[in-house]
Amino acid sequence: MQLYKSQKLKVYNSLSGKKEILEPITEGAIGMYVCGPTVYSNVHLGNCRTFMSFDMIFRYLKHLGYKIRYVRNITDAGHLENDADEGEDKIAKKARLERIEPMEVVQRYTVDFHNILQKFNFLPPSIEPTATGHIIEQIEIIKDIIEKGYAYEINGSVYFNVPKFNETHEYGKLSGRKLEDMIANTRELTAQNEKQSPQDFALWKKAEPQHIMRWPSPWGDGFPGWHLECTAMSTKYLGESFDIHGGGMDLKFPHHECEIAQAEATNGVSPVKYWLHANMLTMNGKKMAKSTGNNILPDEIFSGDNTILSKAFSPAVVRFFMMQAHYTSILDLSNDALLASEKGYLKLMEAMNGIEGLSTSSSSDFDVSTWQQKCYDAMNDDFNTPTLIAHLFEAVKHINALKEGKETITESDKQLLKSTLNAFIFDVLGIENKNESSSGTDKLADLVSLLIQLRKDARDNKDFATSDKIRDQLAALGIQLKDGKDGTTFSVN
RNA sequence: GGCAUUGUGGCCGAGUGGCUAGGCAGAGCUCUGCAAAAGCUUGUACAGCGGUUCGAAUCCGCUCGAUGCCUCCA
Repeated sequence: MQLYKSQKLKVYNSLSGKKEILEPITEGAIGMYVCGPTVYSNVHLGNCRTFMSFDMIFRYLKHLGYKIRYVRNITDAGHLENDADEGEDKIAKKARLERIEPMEVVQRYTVDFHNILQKFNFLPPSIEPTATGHIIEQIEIIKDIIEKGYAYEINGSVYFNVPKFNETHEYGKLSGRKLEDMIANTRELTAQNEKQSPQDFALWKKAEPQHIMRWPSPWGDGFPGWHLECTAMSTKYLGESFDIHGGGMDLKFPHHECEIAQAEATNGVSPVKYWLHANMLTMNGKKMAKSTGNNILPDEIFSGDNTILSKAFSPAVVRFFMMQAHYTSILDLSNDALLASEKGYLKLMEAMNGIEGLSTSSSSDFDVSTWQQKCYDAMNDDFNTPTLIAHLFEAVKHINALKEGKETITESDKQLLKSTLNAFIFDVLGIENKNESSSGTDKLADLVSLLIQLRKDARDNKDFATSDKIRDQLAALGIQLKDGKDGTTFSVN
């Protein structure tokens, strides 16, 4: 199904500062690159939000029928602690501190990253390349940039010449900065710097003898600069010009700015048509930072093993919570907010579980196809998941009214309602229904049905002591009985 | 200090020149043996101060606050 032909999708392009209709370079196909994690410690929750936003975007583009290649890299080298000459590679530093091989650090935290993403029900990207797997490509690009006069070698390191580039190109166009202002506001660097200009950035860093991560190059042993890997990998897998580049807001400058500079210096063309930036996650109104303790790991939320939240929350609930905010807005995580999302999530899932059992009629009180288009309109407006979710709750109201027999629906509308909800909740938002299809659920259902029957017998005999005991003890186990017009149902919390 | 984003009812969070966001919490009602669940009803929110306009939460200016970047950071 090529839904994209009938659904006009608009995206907010950070480069233009406007919402633009998404028109892929090649019709029906999209190339998307997202800056992945530096695997030097456990992936943190804010990181997850960014990747989740792009997972949702990936899912929606797929849903619209685009043929999409989604590349999300793993940074396993080149990410420096700081920009001074003695700046140390993050991976190498961690390896040194823990006295293990750099690749052990990479392996450990790559596994952690994948593990967490899987819990959050992420779709794997089409390609997940690593920086260390593309050293040759990076060296080739550096050679090319030097040849074109936009980089210089000094003491075995190579730097990008920003002022030179700025003479013929516009450095800072993505982040709204001007080179002159940046020069005027440059802080004093403490160490002597071999860079010609403070704005210049490293393409290749010389490895001192004690450095453990090193590769041979025309400039001697060293390692690549961080900004370069994304240019190398995006160019290799998506071409010199591709459709969407995503990442966190904080990467806009300097990382993405440098990517543009590198690509334009080599290829002469702007590498990306649409720049998409996901906003930050705060906790209790403050930025999440390990240094202040205002930080929580995904697994600590899932297990409840933390001092910040009153209970454990499932990955599905956290995902639902994040989807209730627009990806370009700052989102604040708090105990109250998660509790509210959990209730909303359960309400939504309860409605989903009830659709199949709805009886149908010859007419519908609910205009399902109009509602369906409203859902698409929300998503087409720069992936407005909060508005989409508001529409989903509108459907929940109708489902509940249908359950009570207060409204009617035709069989075809019911099927449309069901398929649309399935598509948006499970396929697009990627929210899992944890009450469904886990092994043992059927037996549990049979068992609870038995207890419901016993309770009904007791109630019919006005033996309320027994009936209440069954109900209350089940409630204590997290199984809630719900008396409706057509008998009793239950839900598991 | 500079650049950028942002400030919505008790909480979270959409929207954007006139028309109900939504979820959670609260109150009342219906249903019920009692509950729960569900349904219905209910909130005159848009940081402050000015300005533009027939009309602004929505546009403009200023003030105050928050967040991000400016050094690695999703």
